[in-house]
Amino acid sequence: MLPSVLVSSVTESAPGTRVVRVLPEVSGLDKVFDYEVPARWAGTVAPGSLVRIDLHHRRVAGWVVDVDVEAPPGVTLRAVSKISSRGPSAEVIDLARWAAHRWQGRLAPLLRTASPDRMVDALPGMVSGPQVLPSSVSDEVSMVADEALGRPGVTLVRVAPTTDLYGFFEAAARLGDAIVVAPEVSEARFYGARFRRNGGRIALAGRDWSQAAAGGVVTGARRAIWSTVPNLAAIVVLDEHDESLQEERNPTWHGREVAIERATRAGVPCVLVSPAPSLVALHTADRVLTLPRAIERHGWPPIRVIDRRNDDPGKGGLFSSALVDVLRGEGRVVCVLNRKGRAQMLACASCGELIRTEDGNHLMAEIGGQLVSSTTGEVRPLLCASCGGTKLKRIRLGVNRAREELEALANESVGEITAETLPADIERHRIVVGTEAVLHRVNAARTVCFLDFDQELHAPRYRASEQAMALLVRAARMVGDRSGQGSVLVQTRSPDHRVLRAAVRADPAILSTAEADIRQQMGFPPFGSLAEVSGSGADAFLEPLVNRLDLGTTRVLGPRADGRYLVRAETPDELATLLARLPPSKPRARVAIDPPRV
DNA sequence: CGGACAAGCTGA
DNA sequence: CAGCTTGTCCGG
Repeated sequence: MLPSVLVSSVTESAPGTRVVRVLPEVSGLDKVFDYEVPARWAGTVAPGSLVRIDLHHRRVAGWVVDVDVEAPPGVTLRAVSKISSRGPSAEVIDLARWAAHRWQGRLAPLLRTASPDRMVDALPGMVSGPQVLPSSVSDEVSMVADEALGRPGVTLVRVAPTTDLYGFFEAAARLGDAIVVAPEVSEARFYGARFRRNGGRIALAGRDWSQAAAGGVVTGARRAIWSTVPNLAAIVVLDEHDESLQEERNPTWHGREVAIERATRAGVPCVLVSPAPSLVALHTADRVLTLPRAIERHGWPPIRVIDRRNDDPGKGGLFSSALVDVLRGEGRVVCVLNRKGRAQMLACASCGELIRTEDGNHLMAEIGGQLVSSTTGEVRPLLCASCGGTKLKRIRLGVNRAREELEALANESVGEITAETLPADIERHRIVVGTEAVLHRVNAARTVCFLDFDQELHAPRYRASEQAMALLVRAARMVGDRSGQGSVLVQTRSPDHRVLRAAVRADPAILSTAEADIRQQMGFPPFGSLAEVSGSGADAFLEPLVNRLDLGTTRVLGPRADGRYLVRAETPDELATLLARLPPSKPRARVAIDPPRV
């Protein structure tokens, strides 16, 4: 330790004094400030270090984002008042800068995600490097995982919903320090525990931050992609189609996209795994691997599609005779009814067909005595487009009513599941009903029934089909593969919909092929990038873009009834650069890049 | 974000 | 014109 006199004289200007650039953790402030580091800490600061600084009469936390910088002339620097913790590596900080631009958000929330939950002052001993565990999975999965991880670039692996994905952990670990992202922590925990039991070294992102930073495999939900690891060798994203990989607050970063960028920067393999690959993944991947066809097919349960047009022409009831059989049969039954959609649905009372626009793509509602499509603006009298019938029925029924009717049909008590239902209450009933939350709350069932799948198939969102397919994947997991007795029952008035054809045949390509055409025509992702601009400042913010003829393929769509706009550009980078150049409006506009629900 | 400071409003 | 509210600016 130096005598204090010497320390204070050194702090003034001499060699050993470092100047660092700090991003304060203050929401609403996206600016960096320079600080001196007292000589006694000069060896401790590094990019990513969490520090405390005095800023504008406040002591706040912040991240060192650059070291040994030259302070702008004419400012007197204050000293960093504390070094609190280790934080994201320089590699991760650079990645976060990229993401802040890509999703037009602030850097601080990304660095928060990349930082440890609790302060970390020293790392445990380094254990970076490959891990070889005795293989404990089927040959097919093991082989495809090894092949996928065998070379750099982006590889998409199409599996079945019930495929055991543990082999990807083993294959990634054999390469060295690896990140495996899962859509939910519970899934990461499940595989992680198994990996650890088999003698592997694995950390849970966030909680085991320092262990991850010391080397080995790190897993977790989407935030795992921001893990600091010593020598990144591979990245795997499980269920890349899953929406929970995207952050819902701004910046709305997507774990899959961050994974691709990070792996590309590091020159390591990026493997995307899914039973229902997203169009984005299909579009981005350098190659696609599949399981042997028989194995993929076996990994999907039977999907029974009940055509409500024959069964219940126009009555608007929710219960087919097939459903009644299921209710009166054996085993656990989970019924899904999405009542969130506020849009009323109409069906023809004579032929049972849903009331849709001429092209059949959008649902219509009755407004002021005529049929109107809120999406296309198409208007026509109260007429069925397929049979000309004039008698229309309203189809809607809440979960609570559905529960009562199910009880009457099944002759036993039926549980209603909401986000707040306790696990013990779920177990009390053989039959349960709820919104799509039940697919997250219940682990296993003999039968999953979608009481009204049209709500999902025809939701007014450009990704409705992919989202509906994701629900079928979840349901398939709950009921298990073809070796058991489980099945998924889907009640619909659109039995030939591409989503259902794909699921019934256990062939997701049927959906992706049809869907890609539609997306390409609309110029929507992955054939373009979208920003949703909302808030009271939206008009002012986009004002410079309207009526401009030099925008090329860039389009400003809107405003819609709720005042929101969509901005469409050819690539994410083009979109981000365009929006970044617009001057901020007085009431700030809210910008969400590629939001999942538009 | 949140404090500092300035300009605007009120009441005796 | 003190005392309070509202608005704009800026931080190293």
